[in-house]
Amino acid sequence: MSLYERIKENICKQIEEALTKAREKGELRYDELPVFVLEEPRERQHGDLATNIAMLLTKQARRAPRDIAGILIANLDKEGTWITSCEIAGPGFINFRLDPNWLTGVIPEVLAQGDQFGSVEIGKGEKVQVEFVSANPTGLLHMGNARGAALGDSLASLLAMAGYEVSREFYINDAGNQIHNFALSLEARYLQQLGHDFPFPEAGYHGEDLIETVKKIIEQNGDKYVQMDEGQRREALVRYALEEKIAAIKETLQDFGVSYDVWFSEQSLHDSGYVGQTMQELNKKGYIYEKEGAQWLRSTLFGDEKDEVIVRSNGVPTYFAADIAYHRNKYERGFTRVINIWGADHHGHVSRMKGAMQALGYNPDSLQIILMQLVRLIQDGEIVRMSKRSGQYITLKELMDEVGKDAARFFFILRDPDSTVEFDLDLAKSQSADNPVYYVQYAHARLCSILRQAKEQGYDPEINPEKKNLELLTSPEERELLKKVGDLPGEIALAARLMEPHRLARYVLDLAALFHTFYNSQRVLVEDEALRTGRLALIRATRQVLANVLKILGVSAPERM
RNA sequence: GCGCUCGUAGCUCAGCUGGAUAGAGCGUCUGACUACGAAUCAGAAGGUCUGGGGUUCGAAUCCCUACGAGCGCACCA
Repeated sequence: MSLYERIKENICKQIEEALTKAREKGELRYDELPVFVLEEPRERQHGDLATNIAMLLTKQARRAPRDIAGILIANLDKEGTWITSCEIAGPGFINFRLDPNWLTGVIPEVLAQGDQFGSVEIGKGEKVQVEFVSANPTGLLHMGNARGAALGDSLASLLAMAGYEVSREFYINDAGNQIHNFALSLEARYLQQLGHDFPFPEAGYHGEDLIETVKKIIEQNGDKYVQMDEGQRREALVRYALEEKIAAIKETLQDFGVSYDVWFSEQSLHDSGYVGQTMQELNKKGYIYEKEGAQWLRSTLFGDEKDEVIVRSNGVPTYFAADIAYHRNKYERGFTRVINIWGADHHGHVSRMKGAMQALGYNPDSLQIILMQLVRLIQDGEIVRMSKRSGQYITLKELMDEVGKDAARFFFILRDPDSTVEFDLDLAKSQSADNPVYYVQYAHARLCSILRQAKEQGYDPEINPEKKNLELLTSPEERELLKKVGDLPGEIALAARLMEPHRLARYVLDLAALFHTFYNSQRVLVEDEALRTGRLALIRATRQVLANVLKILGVSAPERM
């Protein structure tokens, strides 16, 4: 627990004790202590911390909130809480003012913990898996995948920082119908490239990249597949193309700063018989029935709108069947919490997937699915429909070439997954200079620059500050910055609990803003040694926190730019 | 038709699970580089939080409803 949290917790405890004391003395009556908030008020004039407890007690106590607040204050033991004054304000808030030195502990804590500052233990080592992107290996990664990648990777890092044992996983859809279509498309392109008149399949993949792949195949193996029977030909072409596509996806994600712990093949679930075994398990439990020659899962028992086909009448299991097996496998590997990041177009699958897990005896709440709205691409003022089949999409690679990895990641991670983001490609490049990521990175570079300057001027920026140095950091700008710096563990805990990494992007923007404001109002490298030492420590701590958060967000923290 | 997710400044978006006077960035306007990086800072203008009801001390936030947007509702994935 961080210093800031410890201080707040201590005050909460004193508030509770004051209320108990008041009740024992008969000044106040209530049965149950409501869950109350102790937080920093938006307006600085309202003090350092404020609580709403008095207003929450009105019903039980049958008294006016301001009266309750008065009773509470009269019974409050301020010893050891840093509280210097309390006042009743507005409808019944209690505002606390703290001894200005309550923040002096923040900097030593940051400096001592270094890149671990911000880590909290709410995860308690629980094994969590985050599956994200899992794009079809039939093409290149696009903008939607970029959003999923930024979100999933940051979420994984965030959870790790919050004390979970996290594994990142990519599920490769290398089986099923789409692979069949992929094979047909490859076959057609292959034969067409070799001059044969061959029709392109209706449901085929029109992407240009497919032609490139086929050209490479011809380069290496010539026309030797023309003579083969079509089954073998398709098999050979698909095997080559999949390998190439998956390698490309891996490389692109690597460039985007994302590396996975596990790449999991859907086909392997079929090959090992695990899909069939899982179907049997469901059958044994009585959740499967036959109708019109197909096997159906009674997903309506678990709140789904309709039952789902799980094995087609032709005997081929559906994608859903494989997905159930896959998720069952996740639990069998020991994950007690399984997080999936899906595009909003898959929201219909959420309840049935949870239902299937419930049918298998797992707690459906341990499967948590984060839906993200799709990315809308704007070009020439028009919305561009993105579709892999039609081959019309902007790839992640192109995106990185246009705006760079850091700007792209920050762009996505800044937004709540629920918001549909618009991405104007025409403005992408010109916007990139305005991208808020540079605001944060610039702050980091500036901080580094100050530390460099200090060294050049013969000062030791690594020197550990003493209490007397830190007590000199009293300006409003210094204090606001300090408070923000000390907030990180709380921010991490909250963001992890809500699974909302975008909070950290907001946090780091706020932090950078407070630093820039401080920078423009006060000088760090001053003559006064005591003050200089204190400020240099503040600079070091701020830089550390900035770097720690950027690391979670997968954005680099440059020393110069 | 049914379901899911949304609707906040001219634009792009936040808003700490119900708190005090709704906030940033971009754009517009006014100022600040002979001191540690001006990719910065200080200030101004800009709002019926889509409309309408309800819940209560208190609603952008919770409930109902209307309108609008996106996405789902295959023996595709």
